[in-house]
Amino acid sequence: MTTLYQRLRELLSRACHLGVETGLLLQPVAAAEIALERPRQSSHGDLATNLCFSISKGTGKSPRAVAEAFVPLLRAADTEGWIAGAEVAGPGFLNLRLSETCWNSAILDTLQGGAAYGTSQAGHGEKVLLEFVSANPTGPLHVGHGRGAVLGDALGRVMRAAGYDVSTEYYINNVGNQVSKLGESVWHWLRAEGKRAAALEIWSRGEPVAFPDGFPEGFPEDGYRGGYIAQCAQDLAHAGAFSEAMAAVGSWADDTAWREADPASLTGRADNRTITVKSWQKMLERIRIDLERLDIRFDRWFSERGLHGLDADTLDSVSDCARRLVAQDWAYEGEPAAREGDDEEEAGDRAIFFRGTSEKIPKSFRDSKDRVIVRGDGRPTYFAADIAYHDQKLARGYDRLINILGADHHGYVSRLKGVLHALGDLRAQEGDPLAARWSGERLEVLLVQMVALLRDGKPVPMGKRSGEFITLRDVIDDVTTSDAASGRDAVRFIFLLRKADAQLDFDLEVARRTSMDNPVYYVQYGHARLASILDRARSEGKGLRDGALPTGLHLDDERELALLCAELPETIARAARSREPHQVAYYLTETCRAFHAYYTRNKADNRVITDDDATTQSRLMLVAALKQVLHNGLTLLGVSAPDRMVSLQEAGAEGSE
RNA sequence: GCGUCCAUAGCUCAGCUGGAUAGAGCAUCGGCCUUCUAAGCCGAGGGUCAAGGGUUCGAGUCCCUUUGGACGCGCCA
Repeated sequence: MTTLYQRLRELLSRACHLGVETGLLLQPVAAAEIALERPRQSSHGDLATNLCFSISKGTGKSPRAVAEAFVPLLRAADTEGWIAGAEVAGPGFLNLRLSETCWNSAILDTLQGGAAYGTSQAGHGEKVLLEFVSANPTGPLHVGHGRGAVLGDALGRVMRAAGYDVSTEYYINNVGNQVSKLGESVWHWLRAEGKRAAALEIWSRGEPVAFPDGFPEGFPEDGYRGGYIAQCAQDLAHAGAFSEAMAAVGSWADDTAWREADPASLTGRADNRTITVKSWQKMLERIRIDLERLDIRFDRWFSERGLHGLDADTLDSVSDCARRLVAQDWAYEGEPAAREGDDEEEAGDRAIFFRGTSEKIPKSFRDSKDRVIVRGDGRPTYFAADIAYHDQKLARGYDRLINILGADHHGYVSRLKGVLHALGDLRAQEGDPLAARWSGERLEVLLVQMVALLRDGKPVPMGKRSGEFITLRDVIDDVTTSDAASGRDAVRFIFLLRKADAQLDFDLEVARRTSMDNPVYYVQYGHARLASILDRARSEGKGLRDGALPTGLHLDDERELALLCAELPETIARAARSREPHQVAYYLTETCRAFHAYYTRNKADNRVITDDDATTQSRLMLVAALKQVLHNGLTLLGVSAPDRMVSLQEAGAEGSE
């Protein structure tokens, strides 16, 4: 499907070809490279292009002179009459006034496109692996995770719409010290049934479980302290099959049972014990439920255990990668080179370090220090697993990897890119014909800044030490007003109103307020208003008919709105290219603003539904097109587009507190 | 100390590969509901784009320096 902007670019490109033929220009310009933008001032026309600045280079003429010579060529190329006026402005801008044909076709494009309107092939089917959230399954998601989740999900939707072949993935960190600690914490609660019951009682009242009073004896100082751990133990204790299996472990009374491998353990490692595995599975289940409440689902949940060969039918690719890195001198055993002569060498175990500081790594990906991949005791680090994971991502055939990480992980980015470079070199040395696929350039990392939780402008305290903090679930519950969708819509839209690298204030009070300062309602109200106009027309027997034409639109407002419809595909493609879903949110807000203004301004003497059939049909087409645009845009953001909204007064009467 | 990111209206933030007179919401002030949803609209005030220098036809946007803030520099994940 071609769009208005594409047709206009083609036209400008054709004019450039004429320019080459007549000797005005040196080279033609491809349609895709032509920038079109909507000027801020209406006196500058409907669309402007700075095309003449670039094509004048090398001609010896000024951009303005080229632009003046270009106008007649544009007229000649415009055999279909898209352009109503073209004038040169300033140092060489070309301001275009578009003909009625243009805005009519914008409306027809929208209605014909339907739910698919706005999609494009801008991404050329590039295979993208989008990894996000990937929170450790050691506790509930918090607001920061929620932001990354919403951003990643919306980005996936936007990029798919723009013609990228996107897969989404959640990497489950179910190996290592953190999950071991989780298992150990749960274990202590499992043993202390009486304490557990008391703690859950305290917890259910919303109070933090006091340490050490409410905690079982011997509970580790650095264990997970949240009340959810006691809850997890409770759930496991009541799961019949599990408690039977655990009975075989023997005594619950002392730590030896914990220290010795349980029957299901293959290696005796603490992160592979039944309690540990059951615990993180429980946590992950909760995470999955929370994400589904935000309408977020992943194409794949990728288990780190598989990389270590701990899941069924998996091999230990972490060790394999480490071995190969050592074999090609990308890793070495000993003290880190960067710290040579620093301290006296300890006569302890010798770890394996990755050469992240190697000169062979492009400077922008180079690390300041060589990092450990295998500890002195032989256990691989998180980094080692991540190496194997990203190696596998590229081996699976993705052209591009996008990771969304919390901004506090930014130090990790160049390290990971450096590794991908090393893997490319490694594979080249091994004679892999596809080695060029492995490169730091393939990886893009989006860093999401923190979320500051506020209530009525004041920061909400988060006691990280006590383990009691406001979870994502709490926040969704808190901002849910009418139906289940309202919480999701508010949370998603507010997160998407900021770009990733800006800090975000999330005010619970504003988010739950069903009033003007809550931006999500503004757009949804616009959609509902459009729907209600169409309903009204139908009920008056003046509904939109098939085959109607939008030729009865003559108001400036109407032209502006039609051209805004034409911008949706542009906006989606741009948001996808720059990985910034917030651009869609801003576009929707702006389009809504234009509609509300049109509606109110013309309420008195230019209503949509009139006695003149042609005008009514035309305006209904515009209304239907706008509704489609808002609907498609909101869907990309994962926000619902209601046809009706409960009025403020009704809601207020219902929810009198 | 080294590194990454950020700094735009009173507040929270947009500003598209560098483009024309820097925008929006909130807050403040003044208007608009007999008639398709007032969760709306119209208007007013509000700016040294942190500071200084550079690149060019043109800089909020790119480069350098300074200041201020966030974060990172584990055999944690």
